Amino acid sequence: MVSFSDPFRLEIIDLMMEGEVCVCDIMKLTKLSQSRISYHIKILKEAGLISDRQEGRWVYYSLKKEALFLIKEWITSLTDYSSNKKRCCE
Amino acid sequence: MVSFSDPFRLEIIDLMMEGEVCVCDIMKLTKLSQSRISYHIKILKEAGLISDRQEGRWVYYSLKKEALFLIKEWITSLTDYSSNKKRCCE
DNA sequence: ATTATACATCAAAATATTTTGATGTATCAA
DNA sequence: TTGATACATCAAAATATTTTGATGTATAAT
Repeated sequence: MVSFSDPFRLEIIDLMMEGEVCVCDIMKLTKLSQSRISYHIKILKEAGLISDRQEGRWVYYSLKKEALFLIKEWITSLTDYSSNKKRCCE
Repeated sequence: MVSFSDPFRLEIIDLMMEGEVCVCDIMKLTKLSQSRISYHIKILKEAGLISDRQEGRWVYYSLKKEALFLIKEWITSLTDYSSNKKRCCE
């Protein structure tokens, strides 16, 4: 959840929406530097949000559906638990 | 989304799961200082994640379902758009 | 009126995150 | 086997966020 906290990371996540991308793809599409992208990729990977698959010199990254699903479940629990109880005074 | 990025904010959000809370509630439950809580509340409010309702000296905060729903939809779109296309070489 | 409570806001300090540029490693092509 | 490409990693600098403690405002109780 905390790994969603950077706008560039959100951008990278959005790029992964359409499928696998390598760092070089992200470079072309975003004009961010290579090390900068690798840094953000690392954060996303450590958060368990993406998985990687190496193929020769390239590493393809993609979103982990399970992780995203768990986040959705958490959000659902926030709203569903007990529908907006009102507090009564003091 | 970016407002989810602080562990204390997540804690506050979790407290709101059960319904409305005031700053004083959060103080009792978390041992965070008042100004610290107000600061995080402000971030959450600016992100449109919570709404407030004043009642005398107290301000009750609660989660905005619509906002949470939109986030869920975004996450859904990430996985559903085109189910994990594989990239083919170069 | 005075005091206490609940909360907001502010500036400075503390802390954490991000960016940059350099360097390292592995794979592949020539 | 040399050079190029794709990416990771690192330390230092830049930047952003968070915390603290003080002060301010509104409401309510005495």
